[in-house]
Amino acid sequence: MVSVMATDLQLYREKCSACPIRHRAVCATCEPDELARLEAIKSYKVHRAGATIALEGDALPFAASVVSGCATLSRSLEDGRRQMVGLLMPSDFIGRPGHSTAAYEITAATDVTLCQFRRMEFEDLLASTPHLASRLLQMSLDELDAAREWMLLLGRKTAREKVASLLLIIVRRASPGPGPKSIELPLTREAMADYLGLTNETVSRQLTALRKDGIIGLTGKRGLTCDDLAALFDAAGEDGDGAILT
Amino acid sequence: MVSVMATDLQLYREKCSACPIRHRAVCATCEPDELARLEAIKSYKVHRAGATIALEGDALPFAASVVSGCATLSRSLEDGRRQMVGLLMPSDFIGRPGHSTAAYEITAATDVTLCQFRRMEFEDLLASTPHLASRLLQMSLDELDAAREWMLLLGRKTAREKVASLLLIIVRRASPGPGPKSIELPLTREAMADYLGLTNETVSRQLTALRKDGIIGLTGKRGLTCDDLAALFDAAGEDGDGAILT
DNA sequence: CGTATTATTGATCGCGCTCAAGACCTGTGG
DNA sequence: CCACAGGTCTTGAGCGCGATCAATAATACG
Repeated sequence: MVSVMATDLQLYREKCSACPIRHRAVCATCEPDELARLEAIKSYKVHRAGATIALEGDALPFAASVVSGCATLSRSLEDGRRQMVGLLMPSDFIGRPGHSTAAYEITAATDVTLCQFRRMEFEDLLASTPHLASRLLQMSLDELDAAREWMLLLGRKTAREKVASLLLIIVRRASPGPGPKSIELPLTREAMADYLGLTNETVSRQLTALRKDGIIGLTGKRGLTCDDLAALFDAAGEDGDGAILT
Repeated sequence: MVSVMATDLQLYREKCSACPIRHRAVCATCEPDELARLEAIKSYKVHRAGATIALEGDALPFAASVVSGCATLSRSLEDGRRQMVGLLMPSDFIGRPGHSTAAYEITAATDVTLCQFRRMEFEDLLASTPHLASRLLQMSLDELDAAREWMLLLGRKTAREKVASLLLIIVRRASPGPGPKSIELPLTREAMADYLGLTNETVSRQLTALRKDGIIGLTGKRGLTCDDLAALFDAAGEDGDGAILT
């Protein structure tokens, strides 16, 4: 279930403590009084699947946490070649403290609910709330690690390994814990291709190859199942030794 | 001139104010009293070209700033495929606050001088010094932008564009400002290939192609000249409109 | 239904990889 | 001073993976 009910939003609006990402987002380590100050400057906004949230260089008057759904960050060359540079899932942060513009195009891959904070007030709060600043530093360093992991994929992995790696990331974030998985892919074939530095045709071919090898199941356009995560790890060119449970 | 004299090190050791990266490194925004506390936990260390500073997963008992020279961060797959994920030049920061181990292999590309801080003390200082924490956040966000820029290169640029882009980055960091450039490349062909997701043969071919096109000059193994940065921008698939001066 | 969008599958092409040989550069010892 | 060794770099020949171009199939939607 990707979307959030309007009635739920009413609930979160009043109390951050009821928020599904309360303990994972940028506010995770905030004390009750700090949370209250965040509540004062937040507002929820739903973006429909396919909508552009911001273009490269646009003024971005807010920072935000992804509450539900999936958004993407991407950069393009003048001739239209496009590379996705970030995949934003619930609890991920949007915005660059200290900058007033978006560095990347931000797009809603599915319907997305954001918890938006007015930019100036958020930065003031950041400066006066060490809990918030240190949490944001941790999250930024995690993003940096993820980006560098992706550089290894883009520079050195084969098409098959790339596709398997992306499926692993999506499956693990959408459905943590052990056991067989059955999820809805939040991305089109083309969005996957943009993330992997491939074409949509190649993504499609590798998906059917993985299916024919019995590693995954495909139902309809977006359905994905995987009974044996270890096999998917193997196809991704990683050994999931320490991560068997995830 | 990449290296730093031993007599210079004596000078910096006593006074951060004499340090060449004083106003660009993690300590850039520190007040005199904060600087004094950093001075108390710092020590300089020189690593020879080719030396391994840390392996992936090694305990890393320090954080550090690069004072002079060039170091690289890289990740590898089990079968040996290697991808460089960071290029560290003077003023860049090494270390992951909150983690005690290195996430990447750290290698000295040239002789490198580090200003090392003992990890635990540095983290204590980080927690009690907002100036230091906010500077580190800014630097981490800049690193994240650079990593994402590199993702675009790895996923979507041609070999020629990749090589030109790398030369641009090196030239601009080694010799800021306008005018003809003449520098020493800090990287071997193989290191460049690891950064660009190519082979050393392809890097070599593209370098000679750029030379034959009159865009760069190559002297000896490491010498590089470029009279027309705009032409190099063009070959890199970017328009250096706003960056003509750099 | 008809139309538009997205996904699959096929045929062919070309960029960058692989394998291999030779050139160049640096240091070492006779 | 030269001979030799070991590393780095360059250049060539051929191949294969993923891109490109194109046609068809599946799905969503008014």
